[in-house]
Amino acid sequence: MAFAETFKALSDPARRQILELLKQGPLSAGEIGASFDMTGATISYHLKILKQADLIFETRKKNFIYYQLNTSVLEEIMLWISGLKGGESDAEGK
Amino acid sequence: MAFAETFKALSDPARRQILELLKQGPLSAGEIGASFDMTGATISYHLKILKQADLIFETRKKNFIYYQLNTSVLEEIMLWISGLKGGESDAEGK
DNA sequence: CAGGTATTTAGAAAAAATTCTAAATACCTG
DNA sequence: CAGGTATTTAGAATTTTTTCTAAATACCTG
Repeated sequence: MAFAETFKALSDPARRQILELLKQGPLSAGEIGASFDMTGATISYHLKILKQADLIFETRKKNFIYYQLNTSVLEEIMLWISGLKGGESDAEGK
Repeated sequence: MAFAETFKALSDPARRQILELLKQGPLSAGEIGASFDMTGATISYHLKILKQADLIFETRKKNFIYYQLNTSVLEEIMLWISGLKGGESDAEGK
């Protein structure tokens, strides 16, 4: 279930910030790293988690790997949350 | 920002399942525990996390503590995710 | 091909999260 | 109040996550 992976991926502040950066458009790993006080290896680790969760995908151009948002998975998350809200079947207390 | 706490809280499968149970209506800690292969102490731990994240709230009745969903925080999460999808100049419309 | 830049992988250390048992607290009922 | 049930807290063990350094890989350009 990639669902669990997605929530896990979203649970880290750095990863959420990465997603926010990518909102503006594709960025290379190096460009992403420039916004953080972390080593490139750590950035790479976070990108891997996001990739596995299908929240981002990569495209290679010249000597760079550009990352960008994959919004389709966000749809699923929204649906789950929405279901939680909507599922009010009252039935009254016991 | 309770935001980070909310995502963390949602990142655990057991906690998400608890939320799904509560979708049907309020349940006591014991009733929730009955659905899991965990000790009551562990259930209590998860409930505490959910409570801190404002995803649930409790009401006491007789010798029981009933937990129920607090959907208002879900709204915020949805908004954040929605913002990610929509981009900066949200032209949502829905 | 050689050298250079970009990124990832490996392995280990540190930090955080999850779970348990045992004990404590809270509250109800008779 | 005493005894009982429901739940939480404390503390420790285990597992998972995050981070780093060092080394490896990948790919480009001249």
